[in-house]
Amino acid sequence: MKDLLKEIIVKALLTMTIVKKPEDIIIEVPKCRDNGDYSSNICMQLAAECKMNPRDIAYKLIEFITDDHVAKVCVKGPGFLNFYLNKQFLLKNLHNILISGDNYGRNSLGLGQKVNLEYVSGNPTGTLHIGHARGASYGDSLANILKFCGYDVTREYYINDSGNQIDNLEKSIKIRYLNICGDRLTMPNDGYHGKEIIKVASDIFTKYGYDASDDVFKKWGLKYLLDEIKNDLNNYGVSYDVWTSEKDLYQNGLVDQTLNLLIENKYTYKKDSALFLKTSDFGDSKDRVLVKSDGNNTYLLPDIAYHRDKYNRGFDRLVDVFGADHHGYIARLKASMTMLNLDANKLDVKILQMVRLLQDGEEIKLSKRTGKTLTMNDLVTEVGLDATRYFFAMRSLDSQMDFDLSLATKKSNENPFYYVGYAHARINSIIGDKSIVLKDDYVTLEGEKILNIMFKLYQFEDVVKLSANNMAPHIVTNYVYELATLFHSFYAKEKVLTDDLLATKERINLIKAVGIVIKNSLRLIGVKAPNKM
RNA sequence: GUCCUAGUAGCUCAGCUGGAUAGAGCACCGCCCUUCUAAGGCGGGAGUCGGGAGUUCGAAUCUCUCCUGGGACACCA
Repeated sequence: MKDLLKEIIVKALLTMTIVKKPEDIIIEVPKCRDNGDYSSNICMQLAAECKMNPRDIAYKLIEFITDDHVAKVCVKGPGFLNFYLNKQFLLKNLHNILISGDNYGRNSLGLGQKVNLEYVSGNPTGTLHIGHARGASYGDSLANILKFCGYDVTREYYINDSGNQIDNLEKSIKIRYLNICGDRLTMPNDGYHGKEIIKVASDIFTKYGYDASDDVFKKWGLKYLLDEIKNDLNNYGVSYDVWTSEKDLYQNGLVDQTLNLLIENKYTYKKDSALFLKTSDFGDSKDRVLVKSDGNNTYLLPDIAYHRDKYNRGFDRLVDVFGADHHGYIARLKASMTMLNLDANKLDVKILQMVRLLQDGEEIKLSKRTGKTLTMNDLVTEVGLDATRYFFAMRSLDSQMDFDLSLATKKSNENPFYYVGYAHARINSIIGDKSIVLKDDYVTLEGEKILNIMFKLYQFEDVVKLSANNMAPHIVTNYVYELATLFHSFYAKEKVLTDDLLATKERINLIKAVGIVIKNSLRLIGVKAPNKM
């Protein structure tokens, strides 16, 4: 609708010989519906340009605005144009919702652009924890939203199954194994202390007894931990299209290829017998090491190769979701892409802020080292999948979050998920097994509460688009919460099932539509709308 | 010290592509179940939008600066 209004204004402006593009015009939904369904500030912006009073421009302009969708246009305040939608149009949309069902809100904003979305990508050196859960919620929700908006989305997980931390994993497992065999070795500080490492070691002991050969530790560890990760993600409702292994990048020669390319392009130099990359030429704060003086690669090199590979797979856009502790990484990654003659602007890195864990208001320090963590699975068990997913989705990415365990374990109604879910359950309960009779014209749907609901329902598509453009799933949760509020308020004031058969029929259709939009909204963030509570 | 990110009601947070009287939830104080689910509704109190300056017809929103919290600044990943 916003786009349509923009066109209408552009056309009207033309008759006044003012040339503007649709994207120059701002349409917004006023906070208060007294000021119209939509409004534009265009006249105030034009005031200086035209050397005219904004209200005068506005009054002139509205003479040229005619459109079936718009019931009336008013000039208010210092020169706002306030648009009121035609009620017939909202009723037509209601019909549209009932017909479209699960597809209501789907649109073609993305024009089939190929987007690669990489998220979580936790190392296979331990169990996924609460931070990963936030990343998983975000990535999965964003993928759903982009898909819904007509993007061709590939969900990808990058497995760091090579390098230092994997050698470390191998050592850690071996130590645990030797412990089981009776050896009193202690785990070094930089080893992996998680319970899952002990589990792997004991599995190995069960299978091989005292005779495990040196090559089994890494192999078993990787397999076990990766399976566990996949399983946890699955339980979390998150799936992937592509799993890319770092080891494979080496085996396919992509790492060497990339290294040679960087050398050929003359972006490297030797210093202290290490190979440096001149990332500072392209905005990084200093140059980075690619190959260490001991001959091993740093993490950066295969990661550059990985991103190069993603570019070469023909994506229009790459999105990485990183934890806040990796933000320093963005500059060097983008710089590297530029060196490979790839367009760094296609790469978007979203940073998610830390999740702090609280217990009775006190912060609990988490550490992979000590094995003291709250896993993604623990969360689902304690809080419930839907409530967890909703909880993460409702926060904007760049706000740091506190997760209070004592609160969460109460399955507290402080989680707005219950409020939204309750609206859906209520609707479901009212409708029961009554059938929906589609109709072209509605005659009894009127009154402020009903109009507010119908207008809110209409906004859904714009909301989804806004959420996609900003890569911000929380816009959807905010919206669905507001919709639930309007519904609850309507429910408390007015009845759906009455003796008036016609009104009952029409109101059932109305709340059915509300149910559809709640369900669709929740589905985008990976949450099921409960039919009963 | 440099970079990123945040600072909005007692608490947790929306709002930030500049707009009309700054919003929710929780907490607190009142009402509302003989009526489709009270996990709900209605009303109330509660704010120097961290401080200061600037840009503008108009700033919580943009710019600069300072203060505070979190994170990052490896030949770790």
